[in-house]
This record gives sequence, C-alpha cells and structure tokens, in this order.
Amino acid sequence: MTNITLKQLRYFESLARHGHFGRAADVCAISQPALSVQIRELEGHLGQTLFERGPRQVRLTAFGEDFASRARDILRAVDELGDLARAARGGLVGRLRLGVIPTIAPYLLPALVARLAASHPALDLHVRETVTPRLIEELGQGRLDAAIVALPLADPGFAERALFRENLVLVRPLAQADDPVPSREALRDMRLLLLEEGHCFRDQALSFCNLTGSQPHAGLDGSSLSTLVQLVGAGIGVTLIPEMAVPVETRSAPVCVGRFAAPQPARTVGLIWRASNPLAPRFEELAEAVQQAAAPVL
Amino acid sequence: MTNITLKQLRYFESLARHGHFGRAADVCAISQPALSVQIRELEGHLGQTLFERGPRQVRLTAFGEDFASRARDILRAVDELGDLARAARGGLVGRLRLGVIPTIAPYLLPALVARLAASHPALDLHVRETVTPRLIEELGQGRLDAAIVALPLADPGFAERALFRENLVLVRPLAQADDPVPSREALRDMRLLLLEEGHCFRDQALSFCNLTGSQPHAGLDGSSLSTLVQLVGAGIGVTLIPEMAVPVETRSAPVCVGRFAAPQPARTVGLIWRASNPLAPRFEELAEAVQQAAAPVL
DNA sequence: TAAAAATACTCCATAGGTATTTTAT
DNA sequence: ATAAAATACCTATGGAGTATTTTTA
Repeated sequence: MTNITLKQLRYFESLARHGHFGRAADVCAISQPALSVQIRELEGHLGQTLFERGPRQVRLTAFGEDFASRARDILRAVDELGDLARAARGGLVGRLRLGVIPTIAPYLLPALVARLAASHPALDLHVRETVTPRLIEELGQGRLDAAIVALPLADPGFAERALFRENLVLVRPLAQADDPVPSREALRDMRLLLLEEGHCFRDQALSFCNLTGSQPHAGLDGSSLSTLVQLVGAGIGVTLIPEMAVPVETRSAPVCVGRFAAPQPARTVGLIWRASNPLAPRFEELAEAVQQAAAPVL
Repeated sequence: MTNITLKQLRYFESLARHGHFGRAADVCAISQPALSVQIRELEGHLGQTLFERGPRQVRLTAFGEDFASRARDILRAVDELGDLARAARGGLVGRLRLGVIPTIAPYLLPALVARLAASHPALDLHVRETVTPRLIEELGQGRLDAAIVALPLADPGFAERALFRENLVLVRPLAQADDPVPSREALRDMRLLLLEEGHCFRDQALSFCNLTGSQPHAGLDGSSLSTLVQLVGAGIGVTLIPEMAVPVETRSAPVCVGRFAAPQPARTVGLIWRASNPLAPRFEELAEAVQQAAAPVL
C-alpha cells in the first residue's frame, strides 16, 4: 500500500475540473489509461470513491468535493514552495501571471510590457484581463500571482499596494465642447452611458453621481470604454472614463473631454496578491515598473 | 527537471528535524545515500540550498527555515486527507493519537482504555501524557489528533467539546479530619502544596485561593499529585486535588479529604482538536466514551 | 452502437540499495 | 584519524505508453 503522491493530487484536480478522463489526461500530458490507473490507486488508498463514473460524465462524490477543496489548497501551497525559492534567488524573473481589469489593461499594458521587457528580460509575463471578482477568484486559487485593480479591496486574504491615483473625466459630443462642465448634480439628469454590470468602474462612476446601484437609463450599457466613447461620438449621451484612457479613446470619435472642478472624481489603482504569496517581496519591482509606465499618461 | 514530490518533503522534514543524514534516513526507513540524493535533487530543483552541511552537524539555511515551515503545513494537510477518508468511512477506527494532561491521565485512562478496547476493537489508541502547552504544540503540528485538557482554551485554531465538570477537594493530614473545612481566605494562610510550574492545575488551585501567579511557599512544588498527597501525609502541609484523583491518591497516605462549601472550586475538562481535523465528527464517540469512563469516579 | 473508462501488457525511468570515496575537523 | 556526507553503480519497482475490452445510455 503506497502513499498519496502529489502527482495523484494533480491528476485528481484535473479530473475534478474537467469531469472527463480523456480531456483531463490531455491537460496532464499523459494517456487516459495512465490517469485512470492513478485515480483508482488514489481511491484504493483512501478506501473511498472520489468520482461517480457515468457513461457521459464523471462527477465528484460528496467525499470527493471535500477532498478536492483540501487537495487544491495543498497544490497551491506546493506551488508556492517553488515561488519561495524563486523569490529567494532574487530579482523579478520567471513566470509571473498578472491580472488587470479591463478599464486599465489597454492603456497601461503596452507601456508596461515594453518597459518590463527592457528592464527585466528574464521575466515571463502572462497577462489576464477580466473584472475584479474573477481576478480575485483566480488569485485565490493560485492561478494568478498578482493583479492590478481599483483599491480598496479590504479583503484580509490579500495584500494591497497602491500604485497611483487617477482622475475620471467627462466625455461629451464635440458639439458641446464650449458648454461648461456640468456639476455632479447636473450629470444625474444627462444620459450617462455606463459599462455593464461587473465592472468596478461602473460603480465608481455611479457613486460619483450619488446614484445607487440601479442603472439610470436601461439598455445603454457598453462592454468597453471604447464602445461608450463611440456612442458618445454618435450623440447618444455622455460618459465618464479614466484619465489614462483619454489619449487612446478620444482620438477616433468626435468627442471632447471635460475635467470636473474639485472634488474631482478619482480612483486609486493598486497591485494586489495573495497574502501568503512568497513572491511578495519581488512585487515591489513590479509596482515601480507599473508606476513608471503609467506616469506619462496621468 | 522533475517536480517536487511529497517524498522529498517528508525526507526534508526528517532531515530538518534530526539535523543528521544517517539518523533522518533511518527514521524514513531508507539508506543515507538515498536521502542525500533526494535532498540534493530537491535543492537542485529549487535552485537554493536548504542545509548547511558541517562535518558534525547539518543545519537549515535561512531559506530552509522558511521552506520547512511551509513544508510542514503541507505534510500535515496531506495527512489530513487520509484522516478525511477515514472519517468518511465512519466509526472510530484506526490510529488515534490522544494527549492527556497529567492531572487527568492516571485516573481516567485505565477505565477509558478498557472501555474503548471493548466498544471499539478496531481503534488503535496512542496516548501521550504531558502539560497543556506541549499538547497544544503537538496538536498544531499534527503529531496528536486530539487531547483531553482543562477548558476553556479559547484558541481559535482549536475546537473544544466539554466533557465533564469536576470539583477540587482539600487534602489534609488525617489528624485534621475533624477540623472544619477552611474557607478560601483561610486556605491562603495554610501551607498549600502545589504542582510545579507548567501544570494548568497549579493555576486553577492558585486562582481559587485568589493568589496571583507567584508561588506562596517557595521550594514546595511537586511534579505529581501523588507526590503532593504523600507530602500532606507526612504533615508538610495541605493540597488541592481533583475529585477524580481521590480514590487513587488518598488510599496510600494518612490523609483525609474535605469538600468546600459553595462556591466549590471546580474545573471543566474537555476534548480539543485542530479545527481543521477531518476526524472531528468521529470525536463525538470518543467524547461519549470518556464521559462514561469518568462518571464512576465523579 | 458509440463514447468513454477500465484492463492487459510491455517498457523504461528512477528511487533505493550496497560499496566506496571524499571531506572537514 | 574519524565520523559523516557524497558519489558510483546496480537493481527493481511502478508509472506511463499502446492495444484492447468492457460498460451503459
């Protein structure tokens, strides 16, 4: 009777995730029978079945669910051992999986990637762009190392490091270029175009206008700032975008930018990571690179 | 370049603990060269040295210390996977490592062991007797599954389950059998014999008398209740012992037992375990067995 | 009948053993 | 000189591959 191995846990985790021996085996880069054997060995060792095998699906048993949750924690911790060694070797090198929210990614990444490629040639940067809740989830699972999001997060499982503060500006049709910039209150009566639900930037814009969660004008949400600006250019309404997006987004549409009087709406952008991530000391270098990449457009 | 294996972590942990390749290898039931190879492989994989090899000693590097702390967590979590399966199989079976404090062990264990042997023949009970702080430490390291101690502990990492409440009784020389039982205040002026530092029972006795931590009469501490009672029999002073100890301890010395008027001094005895221990649901059976074993002497 | 998992077998990578050498006080 | 770790070399276990069978909707 042999012991549990990390290989078995990795194979188990893959099968639990994919629910299909063939596909899970592919992901593990082994053959389907090899996976079958290891799973059966693991079940034999535990004296418990982990999966219900149906002819069209493989599903975790109740015990398998409990087991999976612990197994994932273990695999994450083991991966962190490797990160610990990398961090000890020093420097920002090797694979780094960075998440970025959609209202920052397109404006920051070109400069950031160029800068890091020059300053840290040994860094293997992987970028994932999605909304904050998903970034948080993937960070927690150890599928990302760090993420750039709007602060504060105030989640005790994550460490935060502020990077920069950025104003929100008003985008109007070019025809209104000479009108005075409206007040927050006046903004509430205009047709304000917003990002769809899930984007934290939507909530930041709404909160600046002192509006609650419900959208002011149904059916006018966009899935990107670019879309919103194009709609503004077509005279559909006005929108708010972050300062950083101005150079990119206002070039290709007949719109103008207006900046509010104090109190200016703004958001704080920062870097976050799992509190237990041993790479944390190395993230300072990353933070500085981000600040330098962001500075020119702020 | 192969991956980290649990075997390597187990070997590493053993070497870190023993600081000696030969002895660590023995504990792992492998040869010294086999251990050497695996450790070097692990170091090679990490790109970091884990140990400073001296001719007379092997010590962890600073990095090795960090690594060890995480590795131990992982090994504990893996062991818990096995426990999870055992718990799911049901029943109180297999190895169970139980810690018991010294002021309970000798009075409870004979009845408990006999009862469990009869009711749970498949249970492989290992008992460790030592003071609470050490039990806590070993529970935390996963070297014990559960422990019987005085409650409350109020440590968020541990779950508690009260078992029974037990009075403290006064033991005096037989000559004082007809004297009235003194009050708490009067007790303070008598020569009260106590267990040495480290025993929680010492603190319970002191707190009953409203005495602070410092010992009232230097040089009169005993290392067991048995010693204390023998000293009382020799006329050296008086002492407090738990009700449970009365039948065993007062038989072989010329002493008498006095019970206080309300408020009677008492302690709560309970079972504790790591909050994450998957065997927890099975401990209910153990708790009931302990209660039944304790009932006759309370 | 068809898709998918389990079984059968074969092979080879590697963990581990024994014998020996190197190292550092 | 000695205790202890590293190296060399050999063996055998078991993980993984291919081919095939079994299962069940």
